[in-house]
Amino acid sequence: MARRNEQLIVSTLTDLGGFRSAQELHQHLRAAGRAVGLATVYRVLADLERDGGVETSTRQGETLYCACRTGHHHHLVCVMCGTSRDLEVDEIERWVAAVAAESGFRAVSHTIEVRGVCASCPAPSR
Amino acid sequence: MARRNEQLIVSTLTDLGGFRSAQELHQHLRAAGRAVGLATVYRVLADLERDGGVETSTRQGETLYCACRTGHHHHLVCVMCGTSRDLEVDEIERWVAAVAAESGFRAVSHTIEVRGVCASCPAPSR
DNA sequence: ATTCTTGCAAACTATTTGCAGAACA
DNA sequence: TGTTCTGCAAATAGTTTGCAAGAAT
Repeated sequence: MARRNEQLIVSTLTDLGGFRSAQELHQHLRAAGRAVGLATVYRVLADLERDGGVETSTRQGETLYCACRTGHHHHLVCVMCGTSRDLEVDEIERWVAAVAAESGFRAVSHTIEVRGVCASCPAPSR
Repeated sequence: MARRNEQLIVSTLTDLGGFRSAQELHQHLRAAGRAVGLATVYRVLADLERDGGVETSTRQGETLYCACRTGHHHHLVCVMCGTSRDLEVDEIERWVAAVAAESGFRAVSHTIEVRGVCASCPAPSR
C-alpha cells in the first residue's frame, strides 16, 4: 500500500510546513534533485488524504495539502508564505456539535480556516 | 458595470438556493430556455464575487456560488442537495478576532463551513 | 455610430489516467 | 519472474479569454 515515494513526499511537505499545492511540492522535489513525477505526487497525496495523513484546503482552484498527524484541528494560515499554525479549540467543536444536533443534519463535518498575513511577511500589496 | 444578464443569473441562483456551481446554473438557465453562454455565467459570477454579491465555496475542484445579501455569516450546507441555511454566530466571530489579535497576523479573514446531510435527503451511500 | 455585453470556440490550469518500463521481492 | 510503483504524455474537467457579432443608447 505504501507507495515508494511516500516518505519522501511527506517529509518534503512537512519541511515546507503549512499548506502547499501538489505543483509546489513537485517543484521543490525537482529542485532538490529528486526526479519524481507530478503524477506520483498527486497519487501519493490522494492516498494520504484518504488515510487521513494530510489535511486539505483550497485556494483559487487548486488543492493545498498540509502534513498533520495531530488529529482534528484547524489552521491559521498565512496567505503570503503559506505557513500555518494549528488551532485547537474545543469551544468551536462544541458549537459545531450543537448546530448539527439542532439542525437535524447528519454526517456533519466542518471546515474552519483563518487566513491572514503573518508577522514576518510584508503587508499584502492589494 | 452591471452586466445585462446579471439579474437573470442572480435570480436563478437565488431560486435554486444554497451553493451551486457555474455549470449547474448554466444548465438550469438553458433548461429554462434562456440561452446564456457559460462564459457569461462565469463573468457575472466573477463580478458578483468581487462586489460581495455572492459567497463562494469549493467542492472537489469546482467553485460553488451562493446568493447572499445578509452581510457576513456562515453556512450549514447539505452535501446532497446543496441547500444551505445561514449561521450567524457572534461567538465565533469573537473567537476569530481574538485569535487574530493574539497571533500577530494582519488582514485576517476566515471561512467556516459546516457540511452534512439535511433532514430531507437520504443518507449518503458512502 | 459608438459603446458595452454576449456567445462561441480556443486557450489555460489543475488533476487524473493509460501504459510501457523500472524497481522490488 | 511476478507484482507494484513510476514517469511521461495524453486525456479530462473547470475556468478564462480573444474576438467578431448583437444589443443598448
